[in-house]
Amino acid sequence: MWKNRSDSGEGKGRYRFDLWYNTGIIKFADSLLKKKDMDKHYDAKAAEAKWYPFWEKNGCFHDEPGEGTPYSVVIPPPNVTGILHMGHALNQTIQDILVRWRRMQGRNTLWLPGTDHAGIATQNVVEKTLKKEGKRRQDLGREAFLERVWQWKEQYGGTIVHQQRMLGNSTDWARERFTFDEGCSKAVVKVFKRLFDEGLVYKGNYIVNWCPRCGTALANDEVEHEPNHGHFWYVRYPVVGSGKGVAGEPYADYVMVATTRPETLPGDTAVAVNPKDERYAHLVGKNVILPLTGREIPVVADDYVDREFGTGIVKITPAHDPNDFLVGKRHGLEEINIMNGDGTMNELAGEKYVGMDRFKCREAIVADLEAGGYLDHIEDLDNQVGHCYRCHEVVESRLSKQWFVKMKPLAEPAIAAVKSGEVKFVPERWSKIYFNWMENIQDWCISRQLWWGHRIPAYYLRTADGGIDEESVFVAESAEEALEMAKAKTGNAALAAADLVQDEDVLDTWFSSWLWPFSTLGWPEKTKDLEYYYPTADLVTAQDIIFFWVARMMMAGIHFMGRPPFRNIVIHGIVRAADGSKMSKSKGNSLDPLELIDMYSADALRFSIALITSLDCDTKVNKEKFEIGRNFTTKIWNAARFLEMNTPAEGFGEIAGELTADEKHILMATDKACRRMSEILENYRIQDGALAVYDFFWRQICDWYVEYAKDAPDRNRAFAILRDVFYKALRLLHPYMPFVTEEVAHQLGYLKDGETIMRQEYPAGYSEAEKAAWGLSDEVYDFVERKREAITALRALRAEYKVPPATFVKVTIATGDERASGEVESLKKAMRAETVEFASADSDLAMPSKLTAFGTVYLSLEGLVDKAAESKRIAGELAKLAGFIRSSEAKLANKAFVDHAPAAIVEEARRKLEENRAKVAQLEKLAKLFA
RNA sequence: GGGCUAUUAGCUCAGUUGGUUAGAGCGCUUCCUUGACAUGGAAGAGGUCAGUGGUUCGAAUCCACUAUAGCCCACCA
Repeated sequence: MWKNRSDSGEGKGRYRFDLWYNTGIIKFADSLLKKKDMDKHYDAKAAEAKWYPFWEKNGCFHDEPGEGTPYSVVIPPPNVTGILHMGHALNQTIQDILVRWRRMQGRNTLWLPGTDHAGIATQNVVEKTLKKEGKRRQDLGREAFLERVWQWKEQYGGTIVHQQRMLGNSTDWARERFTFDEGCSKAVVKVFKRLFDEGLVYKGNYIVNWCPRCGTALANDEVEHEPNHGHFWYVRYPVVGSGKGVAGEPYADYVMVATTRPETLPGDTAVAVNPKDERYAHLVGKNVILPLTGREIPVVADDYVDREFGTGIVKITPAHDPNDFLVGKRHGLEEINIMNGDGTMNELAGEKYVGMDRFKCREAIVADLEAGGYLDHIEDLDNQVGHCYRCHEVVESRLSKQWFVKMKPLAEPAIAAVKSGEVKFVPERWSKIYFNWMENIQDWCISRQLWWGHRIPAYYLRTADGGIDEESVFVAESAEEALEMAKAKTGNAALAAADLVQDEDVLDTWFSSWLWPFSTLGWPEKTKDLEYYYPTADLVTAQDIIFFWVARMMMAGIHFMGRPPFRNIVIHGIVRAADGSKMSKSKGNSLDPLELIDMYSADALRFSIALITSLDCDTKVNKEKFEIGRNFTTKIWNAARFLEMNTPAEGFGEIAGELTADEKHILMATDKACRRMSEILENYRIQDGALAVYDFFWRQICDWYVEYAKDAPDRNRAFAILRDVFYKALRLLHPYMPFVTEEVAHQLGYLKDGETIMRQEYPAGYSEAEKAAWGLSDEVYDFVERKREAITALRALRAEYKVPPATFVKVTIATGDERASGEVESLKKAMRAETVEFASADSDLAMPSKLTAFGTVYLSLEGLVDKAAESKRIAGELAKLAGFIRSSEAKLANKAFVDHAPAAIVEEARRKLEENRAKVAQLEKLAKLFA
């Protein structure tokens, strides 16, 4: 990094300095002055490597159940297969800021980490590695395969957990959980049994989304719809009794069916028209001939059919389309399943097509329809096709037996909890989306035809022929319990374990995640953790899992614990690439948080992401944005070095004596910053907090007070104050930038070895007693702010008149503020003035001037001015002011404004008007001078 | 089709119940390096707050419509 400077041709001065430095002369002098040099450059990697293990080993992230209101948060568990991405970085930075802040406030705090076993995702990963060995999971068998997955988990599953530490997360690793660990599994089984006993879990023949590649059912949310350029095949179905129907002939009487999925034709068991459709009313009740099969199927009338779309006639395939399935149910139609689980056609599809892949079969059937004269024409059609969210295979609708949870009874109290305000969404608007989904909730298909996951605790009796008796199902917490139940039910005491077969399927991953806020705390055991830390305070997550996860946790929490699992649901945006698209590895537009940490430091990543992220919308990021945090870290380090260099061995002692205005000002600024930060964080305004603390540290402390302190009348006191203020600032910053603040706090000796800033009090501002003792007030704060304005005005004058910084100038200030006279020395310094004199507020000195709230600042130039340019500038400024004065006068002349607006606003307007009138008067005089 | 959000400086975004002459960071222009920091400092240019209408003494802010962009849900046989 530092090498780059010489590349850019900059830094000549530094070279000179370094040469000097290296002669040893300075080094010698320095060694006399300094006792403990801070390194010139902040070594973020060293600090991270030092402090994270220190915190973790010393239990800094860990509290035991105790007194008072705890602050508990559970992390949204990332997939165990996952690697850290920017979404995690954002999500966890927000949580860590909140958690560190609350902890410093003295709250008993728990941030519980863990990972999700991620059924399909993990199984796919392991199956891929098997594939490289030329094996399938079936070759290993269930037991051996699961053994492989566990091995994989032990070996690679810790990746993300390690990566989270790089971010600086203050998660309580002693309480780390896994959705498939013993405790969570116990909770899953208990919940399944209880819901079954309550009649809320049932097994049903349903049309489900089926991924032929993964070989499992998918929940509705696991299907991603994507635009597809497809076709619409227009097919003639001859009407029975029309005397036609011989292949190769055009049919006089037929119905024209338009379909996007001709391969499902052998599964058709009806065609449907809209009951209000007069064009086809005469057909209802008649039969048509299903092409290629010769089978006769009825024409039914159903509201589902859209008269406007296609031909207004739909082929009904109950086993292969969710809508057709419902139509079939309404009309008592036969369900013909023509496909195997792997997407190939079965014997019901017809002899010719057996074993064909579904898309091959589509081609074959289209060809046969054409050959048979059934195909009328083909149109292009853009539609949406569902894809598996995991492997991206086109999803098939398939009829099968699956387990479901009845959601309506669970959803109602979860809706009520948000309606009543017991649980709040932040920002509030997300509650609308939550209601919208919850009020239209569908039953949840929870069975998955996988091996990696919680196996469904349902047991069936084995039949004599070795099959299973689906009717005799026993849901139990263990095989032993199921056996007892079976014995009791059948009256057959001779039943043995071998007579029972456990359901082959496993549960949806979310069936364990929805218990996360309490299963991780020990439920169903009545643990101290559960009693103390449940319900959690805040849940922080992105919008994309409100339905998958948040809504379901609400339902489970209320149902099983009797209380919602959290009080606030904080929803943040999604991190997007610079062009606004979603980050994805395949597009190559993603940023790797670990790379950013390596390049800029964890603190830089955290601070930058907090600064650029608003809860309200998505965030576009690019690498450059992280320079903000990196630069800020450097600034903090350098300011700390400055303070350290100026700290004598014996310290500064108490802040005593009459404080100067600038000293009061920084103390007030600190007080304001402390109060503001707490208010901001109470309202989850992470971004505002970052801005506020950045502004306080950089603008107030570094740009202003440090410059003052360099030449303060009482240096010792000025630095004593700086030292106090600096430590408060470090603590305000700590939740955002944990590493640099810890390192600096130790370097500056605020903390002894073995202590941590993590556990120091979050500054709340100065007490009234302190403020009174030091003479702090808003007035003195404002006074210095105005003084700064005056200095800025003078600097602007210097720039305008091209007075080099090295030139000492004569300044006169026309001001009515009596306190100004006490500031001569600091004004001289800041203005680089030879003399600073005061004149009465209304005096007219006719020199280049700027009017500020402090007074009019005059710069004596002794004739070195480009008159023409200045004259032009003044004319422009006068025009601008005239406009403002006109509108101001109109405003104040308006009785309605004076009557209705708050007094302070009116007063402010008057003041501004007067001020600008004075400015105009000054400018007019100046204009004459330059004319 | 149903719902939600956004549109403010060249770029990325703040702007908390309507109330100073609309702000920040980056970028740009000019100037400044011998002592905390050039990953810095000082000064500056740059905006009809998407458009139209309405409510109000007063609108970036509230309402309606329009345009554009994006997201979610459902459906597309």
